[in-house]
Amino acid sequence: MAAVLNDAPRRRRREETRTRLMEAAIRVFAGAGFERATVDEIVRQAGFSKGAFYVHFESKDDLFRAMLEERISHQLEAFRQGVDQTLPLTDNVRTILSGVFGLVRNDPQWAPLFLEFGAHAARNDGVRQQLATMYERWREILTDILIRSREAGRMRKDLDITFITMVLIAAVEGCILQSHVAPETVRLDKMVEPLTLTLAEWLAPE
Amino acid sequence: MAAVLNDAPRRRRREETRTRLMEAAIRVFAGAGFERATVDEIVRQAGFSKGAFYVHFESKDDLFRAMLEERISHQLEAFRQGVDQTLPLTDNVRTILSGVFGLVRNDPQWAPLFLEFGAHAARNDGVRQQLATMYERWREILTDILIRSREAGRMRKDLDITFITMVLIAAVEGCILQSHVAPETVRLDKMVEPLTLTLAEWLAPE
DNA sequence: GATAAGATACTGACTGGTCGGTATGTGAAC
DNA sequence: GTTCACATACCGACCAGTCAGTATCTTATC
Repeated sequence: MAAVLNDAPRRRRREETRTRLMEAAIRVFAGAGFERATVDEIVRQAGFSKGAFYVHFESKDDLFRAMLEERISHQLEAFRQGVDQTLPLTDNVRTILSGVFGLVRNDPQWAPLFLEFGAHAARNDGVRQQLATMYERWREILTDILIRSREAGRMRKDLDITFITMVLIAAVEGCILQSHVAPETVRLDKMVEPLTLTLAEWLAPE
Repeated sequence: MAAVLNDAPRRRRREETRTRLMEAAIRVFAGAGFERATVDEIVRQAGFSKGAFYVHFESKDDLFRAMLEERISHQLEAFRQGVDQTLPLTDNVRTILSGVFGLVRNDPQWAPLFLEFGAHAARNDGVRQQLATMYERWREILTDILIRSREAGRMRKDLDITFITMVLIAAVEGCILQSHVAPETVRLDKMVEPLTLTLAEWLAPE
């Protein structure tokens, strides 16, 4: 008996703790990488004890999976945001590019974390599949835009849309990578406009 | 006294041991990542003892640096190989692409290792600079080809060569990344020709 | 509205195992 | 008999995960 009827405050507290642990984890993982990140440091930064951690996560691996999922959905949201099918292709591309690049520039943890995810994908098939699905979603969003643009006669008809989406995503990711390795040489904020124009030129009907 | 006048055989033996340790290290690092890769496993795969390792490398970090250096020069070699300034731009691009993609496809350790390097670059400024220098060299090679092509009147004159090299490298790296995460969806061997043709079309004089 | 009973959220000391690095030994080449 | 190249045994630090204990809430009973 003694059924707990009102556990809303408890739930809120739980949620809050979990969130704080996750936020700390993202910082620590981004700064130290998966292996060097210690549970002790995460709970220290979150202001909790080790016991609290194991109330909310089964293991360090479990935390990693949760983090990956959260980050991917966050990422997809940013990708989708601002896409407006009634606008011309070029506008949508520009919005997506500045959205994604802006996210990377405003969040110093973005690049280290995704490199960590990538490195893990090489060893963990679950992680690899999650990332593959993320790319799949990206391509779907872009494919939608391109198909509509082609149907509206605003795009060349002799191009392979699958190929275009691959190359576009590849270019975006590659730019992010280079800007992370050589931030003085490759400035993301200066890339949005040239990339947009180049793509527009490439896709424009003759 | 007792000066060793003929230490050539010793040297050879030393070199061989070091090489075998490096080769084993590359395997282990690619398979497990820097932190999870243990010195014990490396020497086991190389067929030596831990003592041998510390004769040739100061520390695990030292080994990592040596490996990075070796891989980068190896990588640059592959990039440079086959470039022939007397041939048209398109041929050179095709050669470079199939060279780099071929390297990645034939060496399963390539992608995991470079993702590992990338993840480390986020935390270690020395590693970051080494990778930045590598990108710099790549760009130099491409810039050379493009300038000659432009001077020969075989390329549009209104394009920013720096931008082109960045995007080209970004696209290549991005394709490699995607093919690693989703090998069924993105096939590198099918990308060489479309990429070459797209670039040729982009750069061709009106 | 006081109190007992029990659930929940969290604490923090402890352990078992792992692993980088070292100290010392050994056999071969010269 | 000295030096070089490597082998072996060991140490100490670190860290993921455990678990018995505590503080704080909610509900039930009077």
